[in-house]
Amino acid sequence: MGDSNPESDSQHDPQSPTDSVQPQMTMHPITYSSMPTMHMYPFPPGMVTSQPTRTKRRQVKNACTNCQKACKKCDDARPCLRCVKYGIAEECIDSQRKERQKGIKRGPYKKRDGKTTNVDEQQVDVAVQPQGIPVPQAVAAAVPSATPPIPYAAPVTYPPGFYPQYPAPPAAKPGETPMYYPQIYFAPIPAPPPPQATGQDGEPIGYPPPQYYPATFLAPYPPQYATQYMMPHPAHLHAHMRPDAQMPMAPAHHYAPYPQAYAKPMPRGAEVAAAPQMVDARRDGRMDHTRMGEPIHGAQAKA
DNA sequence: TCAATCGGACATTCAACTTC
DNA sequence: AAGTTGAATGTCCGATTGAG
Ligand SMILES: [Zn+2]
Ligand SMILES: [Zn+2]
Repeated sequence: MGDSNPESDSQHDPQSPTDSVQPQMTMHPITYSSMPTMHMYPFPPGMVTSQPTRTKRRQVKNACTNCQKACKKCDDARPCLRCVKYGIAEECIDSQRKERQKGIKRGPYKKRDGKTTNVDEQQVDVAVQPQGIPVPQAVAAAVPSATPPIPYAAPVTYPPGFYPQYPAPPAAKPGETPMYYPQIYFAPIPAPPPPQATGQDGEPIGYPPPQYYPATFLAPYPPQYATQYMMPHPAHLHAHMRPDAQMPMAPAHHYAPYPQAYAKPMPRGAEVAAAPQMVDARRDGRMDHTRMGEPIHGAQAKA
């Protein structure tokens, strides 16, 4: 769509000379691919390469279970912004990734020049094993036990109750931007944040403006819940609206249990199917609460 | 009007495969 | 062994729906 933002792509631009392009410390909020549809180019049309500059959508490596269920944007912090917003920070847990199946035969690849290395034309039909793990017959039969059908390996999880507040900022791997880390909130900047576009959830397209200190300083929450999102900057305590239109955290001094955390009554049990009690099977069964279960919608292979 | 739902586009991961 | 390919798997945009 009209999601063309000059900055947004620069961080992941395959063309850029350095893979680890940094967002330059220009306090620009991170821009995501989606901007309100605006028909404008960052540069005069003449300077733009013919193809419509389509920014690349960025995604977190691992969405929390709540965002995952709601199919909404998550972030790297835990609890994530969205969970905090909905007052379900306690429920903000990294989802578990399913282990990829092994032993799937793939057939010859086609090379760039077009021809495919035709090893042999035999179809690789897939036999579903008792465990429900599809294993190509070729493999199942031919390979004695080289690749034992690997059932979903036990997920590696954090110790119960342990979710590092902020894992050390990833060393800006290519394609990843280490910009959401709390340090940046430690120093409120004088200038008001640039107007932020908001996502459909009212989530800032960028990240929380620096008026918000890391709650680590301010909130009496147990450390595992204290985050930069949870408490407004003192200067804004009186205000009821965050500048980014986010719901303010309840003025309460405790992290109110989920429903009460809403500034106004959430009629239909918040979007977050997240309400722990409400974790229900989606009718299409695309989420089942645990990553090891059914694929969420969209997980199905594309044609 | 605004939040919840969800189809499907898009991004990422990583084992199979190919080439050197 | 290193590089490439491409399907599996995951994220989340944005249209739609429906409650208040
Ligand atoms: Zn989240
Ligand atoms: Zn979360």
